[in-house]
Amino acid sequence: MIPVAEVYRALKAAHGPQEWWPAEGAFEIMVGALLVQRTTWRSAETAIAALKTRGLVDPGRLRGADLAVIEACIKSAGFYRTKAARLRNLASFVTGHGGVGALAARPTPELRALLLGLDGVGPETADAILLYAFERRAVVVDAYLRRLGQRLAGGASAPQDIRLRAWVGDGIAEAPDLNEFHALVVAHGKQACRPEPRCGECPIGSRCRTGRKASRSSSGGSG
DNA sequence: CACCAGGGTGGTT
DNA sequence: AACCACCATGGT
Repeated sequence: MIPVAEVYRALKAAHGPQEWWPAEGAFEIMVGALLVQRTTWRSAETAIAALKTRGLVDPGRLRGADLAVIEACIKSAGFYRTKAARLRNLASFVTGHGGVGALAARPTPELRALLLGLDGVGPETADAILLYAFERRAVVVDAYLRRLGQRLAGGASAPQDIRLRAWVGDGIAEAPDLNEFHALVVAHGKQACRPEPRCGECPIGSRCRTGRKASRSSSGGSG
């Protein structure tokens, strides 16, 4: 498989700095990480803005907030009943562990285990929080990275998550670069892949085609 | 009308 | 381990 550093350089040259995570502070990033699940960042951002107007992007405030109020604020992000309960639980978790600062003092494996114990936090969200909120070395394995790996495998069976972790984690040393790499993979993956001429502008290579397959295309995309 | 968006959970096979 | 239904809104 092509070294991940080469892919990183190509994506960075093509797309430039992504400046993730667009948020103010670690707790806001955690809130955003839950809100953005299965929705667009735009919808999540609208929800965060509504929470902010009520001063709820704060563990102490959010923990004691009325569930119906939280639901009303975050409705735009979808799954609002589920997410409202998860957000309030997140706030209780943070205050219960002495605040963001106390959590930040914990070693990464321990912190990751704590995050995974939260309702609504799976591997992807946990690693995103570790990477963007706590600036730890973490590899975010999401649908975009899986598709990238599958296509770079070139017809072979899709790499498992653990393989993708090793490929990225062993090839990119610094947390800020892992940060940028993940954002670039998402940015690149969101681009529609033209069936003709085979993603000719793809910075990774002509066989890559990591973009979404163009809608209604007959010959492009998958592969 | 269908499909997708910066997933996770709980249940079934 | 793989697969499934469900959660729910907003944009194309």
